[in-house]
Amino acid sequence: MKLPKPWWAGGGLLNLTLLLSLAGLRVDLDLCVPPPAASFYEELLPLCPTRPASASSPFPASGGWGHSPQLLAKGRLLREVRALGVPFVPRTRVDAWLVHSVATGDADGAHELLATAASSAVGDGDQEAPAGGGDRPEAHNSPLAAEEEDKAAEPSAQVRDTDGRGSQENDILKEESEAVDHSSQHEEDGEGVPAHLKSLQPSRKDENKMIDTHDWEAEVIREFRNESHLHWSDTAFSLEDLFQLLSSQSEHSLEGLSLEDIPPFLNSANESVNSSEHDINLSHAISHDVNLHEAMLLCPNTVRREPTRTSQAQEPFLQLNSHANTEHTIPAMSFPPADNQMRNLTSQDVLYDLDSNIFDGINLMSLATGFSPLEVSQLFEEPDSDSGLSLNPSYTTTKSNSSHCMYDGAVGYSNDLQSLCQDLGAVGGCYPETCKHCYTNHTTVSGFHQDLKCQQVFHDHTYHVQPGVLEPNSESFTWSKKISGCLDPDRSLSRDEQRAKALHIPFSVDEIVQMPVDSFNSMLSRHYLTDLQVSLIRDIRRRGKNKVAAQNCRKRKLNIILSLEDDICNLQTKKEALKSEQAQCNKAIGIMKQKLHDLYHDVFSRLRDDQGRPVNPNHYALQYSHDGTVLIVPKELVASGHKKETKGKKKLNRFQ
DNA sequence: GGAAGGTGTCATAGA
DNA sequence: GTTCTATGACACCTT
Repeated sequence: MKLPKPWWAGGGLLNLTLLLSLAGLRVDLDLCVPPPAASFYEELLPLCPTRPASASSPFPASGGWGHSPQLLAKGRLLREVRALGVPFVPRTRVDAWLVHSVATGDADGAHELLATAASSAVGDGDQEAPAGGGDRPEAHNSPLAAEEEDKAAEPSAQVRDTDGRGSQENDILKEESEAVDHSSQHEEDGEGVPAHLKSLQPSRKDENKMIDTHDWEAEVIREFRNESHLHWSDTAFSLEDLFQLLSSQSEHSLEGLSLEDIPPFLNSANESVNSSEHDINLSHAISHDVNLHEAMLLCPNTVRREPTRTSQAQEPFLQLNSHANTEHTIPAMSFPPADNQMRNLTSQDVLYDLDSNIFDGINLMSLATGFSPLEVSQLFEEPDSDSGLSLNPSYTTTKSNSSHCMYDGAVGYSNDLQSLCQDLGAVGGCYPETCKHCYTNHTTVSGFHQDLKCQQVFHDHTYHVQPGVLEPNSESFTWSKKISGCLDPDRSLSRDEQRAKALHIPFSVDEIVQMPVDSFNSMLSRHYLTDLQVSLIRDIRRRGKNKVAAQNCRKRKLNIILSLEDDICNLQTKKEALKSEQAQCNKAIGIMKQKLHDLYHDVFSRLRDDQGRPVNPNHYALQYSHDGTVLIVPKELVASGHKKETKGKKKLNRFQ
């Protein structure tokens, strides 16, 4: 059963802690911030506005306040420190466990995180986490989700029932350990609740009432927060006041809390620490101060199988969006014996805060898991990056249960990608990369396994639901349509880009094509890629290079054609010029001939024979001798002389 | 609806 | 033997 998050479960304490840290003061949350005692909750209850006096109320009587502010605060601290860019070094076991659980996707830690996050999101999504909560309300309708919520609330109930943490702490831990040891049995029973805690758990009928009244309670809490924010200074200061103040400051993050505000509260906090009012076990707190490495070593089921790791890294995100399926995907939750306390601390509210930390903590994950930042970033960018595979609305609404791959909807090249789909189907579950990147929002329980199966094979990232389950005007439907609309630009992607996206190839097509061969080979060797991926990458490179070569070839051919055309033009121009020059030469020759003819007649007109008569130019010709003299020779002699010279030249040529 | 051009891809040859 | 480049041929798409 989902219970509303306490009003003080904000991030103000973390703001204070962070400020103190920035100011050079080291404040250990375990030491300075003891978990509120049960009396604290009892004191808070009367302050709440009117609320139903129902036995099913999720307020403390039913376990609603059983959320540790420590873990809430630390979870938020992770996020806030990361947001500020301040390296977060886990110092306490809580810190380390949180970092480890978030980072490693550990089956025990992360599953618990997600189980509680899912439950928490159901109740608080509309209060503080509107983002990503579009389909969360649907989990209300899931009986499995209700069971998960019940299970998530159990440890809190244990803590809640424990009045005081000093003397009874060992008993609590013992009970928790027993609860952990029998967790799998509880799940098999379908109850998920230890027998000695069943009395604390509301009945199934009451759950429905609680769901109905949940919104009202959320509103009450919200109003109560505001009220506490307004009147915090009117109350006597105590550690609870510190919580209250910081909770009211939580929405403002660090801007809302100045260093000037800290000293009195710090003093008060120290007083609270030093006082016995809260019965703080300092030695216990100190003993839990471990580092991250220890936390990882202390993690249960430290035997890590590679496939399990990938699936673990994947499942949180599956479950995070499929709130109702935690018990299906987490068959047996077990917790580290040394971290039994953590299990109590791991309420849905803690994980509600942490679900965002999961996504904010990519760097932490990359550090803790050994995954490369690229892999981690891919892990988180999947909802947007590869959702183009099958976000076709038609598929979303009509073919959600189909085990066939529906690439054609989003890709457009149906033939190629259907064949690709078949290839993927042939690969099937033995395709860790694709499974690792799976990110599916399953909204129904019945279709989860089936969809998961399809997801593992076809990497179906559709926000699909069963036909008829999703109302056309529901948020999921709208979200699906938004996603589909956002993916329209993907339709302009080339086939290779779509193929690369389909196979989750972590390189862009441009990189693959333009990369030098050495870098390309080293890239292939550095990354663990399947044969299918390598083959596709090589095909992409070959096709890309050939495409560029074809473009260059066509460009070159076009340039050659253009060049030849230019040559033709130039030759034609030259021809015209030569013709013009020839014409000019002919014209000059004609002029010269005319001048020679005129000169010839002028000379004969002045010549006289021996008898004083004019020489007829038709019978005589002028002949120039070698010595420069000019002789008037009859044309008959000139003609015979030319014949002799010609014969003589011919004879001479023969002898030569 | 057919023609023309553009583009991607494959097959092949050569460096 | 591998890779790259160039190019012809083909198919598909757009105009």
